[in-house]
Amino acid sequence: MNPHPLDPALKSALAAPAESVARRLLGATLLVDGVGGIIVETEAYAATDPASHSFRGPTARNAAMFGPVGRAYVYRIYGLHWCLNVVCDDRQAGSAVLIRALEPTAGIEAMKARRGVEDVRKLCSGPARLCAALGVTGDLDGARLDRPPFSLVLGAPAEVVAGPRIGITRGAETPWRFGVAGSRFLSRPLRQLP
DNA sequence: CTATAGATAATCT
DNA sequence: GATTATCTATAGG
Repeated sequence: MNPHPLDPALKSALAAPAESVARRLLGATLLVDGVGGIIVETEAYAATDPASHSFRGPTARNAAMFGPVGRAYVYRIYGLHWCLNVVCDDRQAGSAVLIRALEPTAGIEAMKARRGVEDVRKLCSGPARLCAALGVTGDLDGARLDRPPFSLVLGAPAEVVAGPRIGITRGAETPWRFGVAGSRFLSRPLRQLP
């Protein structure tokens, strides 16, 4: 047996398809060394999805996506920013959820200092911004999200809104971006679907 | 509010 | 050699 299994509630929440995990992570609290906030925006990526890094199979970069549920997949984008994903769905290897925005609640002064920004709305409103604010780097690729320095606690999701993902070319129509309705901390507005 | 340029480097073809 | 799950600053309506 694994000497340090995931909490059963967290395990069952994450051992599901990326789309449903992306919804369930909204409202959860994510901290790194006590600094962070409430997840308000996510995107789902699955191995069957042309937009996913895992679409063409395992590589050195995306190895964490094919590892155990509940780990971090951290990668560098455009040569200068970091992005953080939650690995999920142990029935379909290569699934993960990109954390796109947080509502800052803890360590706000530390985040302002790291980001060089005063506006709380802009501290964590974007995947690379949130990594900069929390101090997430490639060193944390593959790390467990339920143990230090990370902390991940599920929360009650408010009303959820879906829309197309941002910044991708393939699979652009798939509405796998999710946000907390009415949140002022989204990276971009997300309209309610009729 | 939208549009665009530039930064900058690993990854993959 | 092309691409990239971004951000910031700047210019224009």
